[in-house]
Amino acid sequence: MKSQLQALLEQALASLSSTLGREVAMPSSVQIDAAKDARHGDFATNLAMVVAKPLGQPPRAIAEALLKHLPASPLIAKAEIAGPGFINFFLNADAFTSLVSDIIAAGERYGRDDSKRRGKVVVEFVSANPTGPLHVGHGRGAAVGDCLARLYEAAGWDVTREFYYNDAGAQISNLGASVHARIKGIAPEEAGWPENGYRGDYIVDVAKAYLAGETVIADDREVTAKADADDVAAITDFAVAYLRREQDADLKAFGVAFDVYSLESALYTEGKVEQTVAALIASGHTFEQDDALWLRTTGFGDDKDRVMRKREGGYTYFLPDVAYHVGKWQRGYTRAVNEQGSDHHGTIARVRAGLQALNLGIPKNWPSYVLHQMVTVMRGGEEVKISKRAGSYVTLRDLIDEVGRDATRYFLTARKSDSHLVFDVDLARSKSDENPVYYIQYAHARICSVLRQAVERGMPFDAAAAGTTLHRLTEAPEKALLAHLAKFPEMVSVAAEQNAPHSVAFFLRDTADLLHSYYNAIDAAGNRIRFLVEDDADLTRARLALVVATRQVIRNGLALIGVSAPESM
RNA sequence: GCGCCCGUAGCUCAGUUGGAUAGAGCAUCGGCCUUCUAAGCCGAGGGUCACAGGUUCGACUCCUGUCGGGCGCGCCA
Repeated sequence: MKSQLQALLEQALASLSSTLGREVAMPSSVQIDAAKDARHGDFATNLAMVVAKPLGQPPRAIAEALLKHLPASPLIAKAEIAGPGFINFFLNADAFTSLVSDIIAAGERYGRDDSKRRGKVVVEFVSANPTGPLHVGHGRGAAVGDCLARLYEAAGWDVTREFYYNDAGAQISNLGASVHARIKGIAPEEAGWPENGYRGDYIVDVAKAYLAGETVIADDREVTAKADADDVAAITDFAVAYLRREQDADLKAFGVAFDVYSLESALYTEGKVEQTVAALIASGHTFEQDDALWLRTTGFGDDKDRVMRKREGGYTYFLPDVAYHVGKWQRGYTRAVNEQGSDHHGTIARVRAGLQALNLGIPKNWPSYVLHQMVTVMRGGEEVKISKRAGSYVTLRDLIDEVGRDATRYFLTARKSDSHLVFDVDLARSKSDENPVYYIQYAHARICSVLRQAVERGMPFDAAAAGTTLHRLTEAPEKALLAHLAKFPEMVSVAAEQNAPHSVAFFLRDTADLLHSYYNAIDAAGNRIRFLVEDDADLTRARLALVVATRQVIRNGLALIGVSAPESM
């Protein structure tokens, strides 16, 4: 509908501007929006105000002239000028009612563009090092990143979900040392416990499994324990696989899966780090100082220059980061999204600077970043800080076990990612109207219930027969619902474009709201609206078609955030 | 000290690249179940959009400054 209006307005503007003798193209800042207020019709545009200046006339005069040049269309019932120069469009009813058939016919494809014509995008998220169970912050990253991936898929992108981690650095040595200590029977606080060792109970589990000679199979590796209590390298190798497997299990329980696992160590073994160093030196942007090799990142927007090769000869993590992103670029991702905790925001400028220094034609703002703020878990009005298993933090598994996957995913995606999130466990667990997850799922279940009733009463829904009855949808709550369902495709594309998964949660909330209101509504004559009207088969068909379309939109929306759509509650 | 993010109703939060009278939910108060799930609906109260300037037809939105909170500022990742 919006695109049709836009085409009509473009014709009107072209016609008007040629009449006035001034060529004015359709500015990109023009808005054609669903009106917030019913008195403003169905759609409103600010076109006249935007082109008033270049056309040299007052907005309202331009608006009048535009309406005179507007081609006739079956879509538009009426157009009015209002306020400072808005043009309000009132659409013909069948413009909306035909949407019901469209949604039912499209099914799970409604709102989706599966063409992959937008190009290739890689969404990197979670990227936790295998040193312990995933915490709630990783959970937020998993929920937001996976939802972003689903949104990009729905918006017409070819999506790769990627997980990048380090299996060879100082943190991993520390992991190996911690498991080794536990194997030797040393507990934290005791003599011989490694400095900054990992103290959680899970280290004990790793130690036991290692001594038992277990074989662990993670998504991206398989290791059989050597059970040699003194082989620290074998212990470390096993511990990494064990914790990767544990993370995989948590992610699987959360409904998140990855296409690609990338290893920092592979960048070294495949020579990518050395190649990147050589290319940076060749670029002329490096210099030596204090026995170290530096990159002049300040030439590309960073606030200080960065060391690439340390005095002792090793590379800083910054270098594999750059090499890794060069690899992403070379794999053909015109768009790359990195979902990370906001505590890593300091790395953005230097990674981009490194990529710019290489002069590979990579855009300045590539890759793009979605940073999430911290999560505070509350229970009984108090902050929860530890879990038994991990010791020092609340795990994703704790949340899933306590409140379920659906509520966890919903609550972790329902906030704008750059604002601090308070996760209220009591609210997420409550099966009442306080809980938005249940509110939305209930709307879906309610529709299913109505359809079951329809079968019981001998008037089962028939999509084919419903098409010609849709003109019967004339009540106010029906129009409101229709107008809302029409916005779903645009919501999907905008949410993807703006990296804003929380929009989906809010859209679903509104959808459920309208459905529940419809369910309880009173018609223009003052009677309670029923979906199943015993003596009016056509009206019943029309209303069932509308709720079936609504159910489809709720399903499609819930699928975007990875939350189930139950048939009954 | 410098950089990034945040500050909107008692609480938790939206606000679509500057648009019409700033919106939801929860909480509070008042109504609605003999009939499709009351896990629901309807209504009411509740705001100097942190503060002060600026830009313009128009600012919660953009710019500058101030205050408050979070994070970062390592030859750690």
